[in-house]
Amino acid sequence: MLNTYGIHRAVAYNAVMKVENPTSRDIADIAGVSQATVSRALRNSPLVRPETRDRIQKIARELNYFVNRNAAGLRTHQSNTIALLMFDETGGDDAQINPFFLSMLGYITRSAAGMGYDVLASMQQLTDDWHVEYQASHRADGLILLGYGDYVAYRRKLDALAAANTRFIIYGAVAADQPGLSLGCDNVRGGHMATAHLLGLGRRRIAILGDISKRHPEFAARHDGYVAALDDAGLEHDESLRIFADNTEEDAYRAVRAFLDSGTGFDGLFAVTDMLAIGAMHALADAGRQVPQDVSVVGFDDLPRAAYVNPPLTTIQQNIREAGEGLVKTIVGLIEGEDVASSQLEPKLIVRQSCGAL
Amino acid sequence: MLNTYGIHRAVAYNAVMKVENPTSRDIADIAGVSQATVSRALRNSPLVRPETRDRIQKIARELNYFVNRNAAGLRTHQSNTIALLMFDETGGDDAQINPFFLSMLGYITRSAAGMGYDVLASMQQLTDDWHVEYQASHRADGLILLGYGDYVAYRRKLDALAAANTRFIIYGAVAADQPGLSLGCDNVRGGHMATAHLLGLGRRRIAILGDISKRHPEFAARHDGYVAALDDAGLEHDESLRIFADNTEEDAYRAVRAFLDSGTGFDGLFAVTDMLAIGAMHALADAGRQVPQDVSVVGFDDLPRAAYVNPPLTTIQQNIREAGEGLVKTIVGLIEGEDVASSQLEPKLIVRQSCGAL
DNA sequence: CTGAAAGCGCTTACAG
DNA sequence: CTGAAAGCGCTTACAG
Repeated sequence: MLNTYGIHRAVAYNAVMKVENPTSRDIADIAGVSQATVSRALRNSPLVRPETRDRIQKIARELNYFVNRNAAGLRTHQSNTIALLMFDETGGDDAQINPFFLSMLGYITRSAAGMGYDVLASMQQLTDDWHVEYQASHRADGLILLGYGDYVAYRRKLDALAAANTRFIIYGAVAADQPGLSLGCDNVRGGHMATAHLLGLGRRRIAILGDISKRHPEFAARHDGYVAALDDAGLEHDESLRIFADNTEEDAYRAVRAFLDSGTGFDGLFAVTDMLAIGAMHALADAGRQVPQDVSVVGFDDLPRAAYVNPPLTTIQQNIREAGEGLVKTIVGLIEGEDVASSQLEPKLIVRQSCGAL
Repeated sequence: MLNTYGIHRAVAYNAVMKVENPTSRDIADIAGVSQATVSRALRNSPLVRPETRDRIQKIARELNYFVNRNAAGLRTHQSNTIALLMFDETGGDDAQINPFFLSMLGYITRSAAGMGYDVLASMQQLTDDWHVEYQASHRADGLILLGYGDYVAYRRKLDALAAANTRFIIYGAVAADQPGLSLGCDNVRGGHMATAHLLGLGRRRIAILGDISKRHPEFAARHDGYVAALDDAGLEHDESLRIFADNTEEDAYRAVRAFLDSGTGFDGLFAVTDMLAIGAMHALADAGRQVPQDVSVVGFDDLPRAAYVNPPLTTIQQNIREAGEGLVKTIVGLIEGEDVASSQLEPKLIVRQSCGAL
């Protein structure tokens, strides 16, 4: 009706009225400028005169106007969103993920927000059909993959991602021939630190717990560090001290009980994750072994829970803040065309009671 | 070049070629139908002949085509996305959130995915300027708010959300005059269960730990249940048994140490969250009091960590799976115009060693 | 410094 | 059952 005067939806020129779902067109009509100028002003373009810009931004604020991201994204082919794909090992309907990864979420969303990106979170199962879709559907500009997965099982998915030109970074293993970017802690060094610490406490028969096969390159690297530390101490590494377990507390419990039953003697245990260490400590306790008197235990990750188990767990800390921030910085760099590369973070030994040093 | 033949970007009619970033237009050209038909086919419209539909879907699959969400969203005014706003109490740069809420994430993303929605995750501080933007910018169709916040501090934000017609649901308090939808556990009942359990163990001087003021309606409700249980047992509730603490482990520790120093006698403690209970148990231990012999302790939440503290914590469990699924179901119902309402979940007593029942 | 115009890739009335 | 066309709300070359 009022469009007789070229005024669109708002009632009067220069009087800011409430508009239901304002568009840049509404702002333009009220400000008495073109819609293009509104768009420029809201993006702080140097092309628009400061006074004009301020007036427009003021009106936008008063109307509670926000740029329609769908429209902007359609135009620019960007979403300013990162998809965070976390996969769980449980495979069940548990929807649980390793708390280590969960605790990265805060740092990831914070630093993404700081760089102007939103984070789309989702849980994935290794069996799911996923990944390519996020970028192809323009929901995300890049992906962050999180979780201790079976590397062999999803290696093919990584290849598919790479083939589809998807930008992604994976936390954890930094395998040589692995497609895409990755960021992880120096697992070899971490394994070395854990083992050297046990050796320094006089432990000589140090078992290693976890799946150190190629299915878990991170754990394999921790094992490499373990072997190196034994070498440094002039000790053979005894393959009978390898205890295989899937990365769950339950499986660790079962495996360590069986190992104890086998009668193999040991005085130290390096569990390649805290989840495993916790299961192992329960197994040791239930079998009547004292930690750390009979067996010194060291884990890996420094889960929030690690300080609260009994006895508190000595472990190798992965810095989740650096990890979260590094993942975001790298993927955003990749999205924005900067020169980025895979990298490693320094692990840190956290000494608590489970090793016997305190 | 090849457009002479009306063929767009793809090389030959009926031969599926690799197209860089295929659009529905590309699919249409290859399938020899209009773009509109492709759109219908991909949405499984009954308007399109089944054979045509299947042919189109097959081509889309082969080309790795996915609907551009920005374009679809612009057209339909929907994003099929829920924003999950978690706010932390720490206020620091810690980017940490109560693990209770964090553990809901899996269930939220899973059930959202099941209903065709993505989840945009973000951390918020109560001081941040937020909220309205998500829906106004068409990034999300509705919000889920998570976190034990200071209710008074963000009540105004809830009003702003409501004023902007934002669809949202808040987990926790179901205060009478509160705007928007909410879902929480029955906190009065939970507080009653915790207290009645302590009474059943013969405890008579039961302290309550936490901020039970109006700033935390959830905690206030738990306190109401505590009072009701004492009433049921014919006991007065003694206000000298109220121990105020902010909802952190550290503050609980400090508060309980001070309370012990005051010399007020007590044989039971109901902490309104597990975080508080854990801090309290440390304070008790450090003061030489035995749990549960000297003081029986019950918490609230059933954090993942609760089973691992020493002694394992008896607590009131909030069902995070039901909570996560309920939040998603309700907000999606609201978005899709169904008749939805606030609701409450049943709390459950989890008996462990800290109360002395085992 | 500003405006008119094109176009991003969809969905969906409208017409057949 | 299918197509031609309009239009969602932006951004940005182009022209002035």
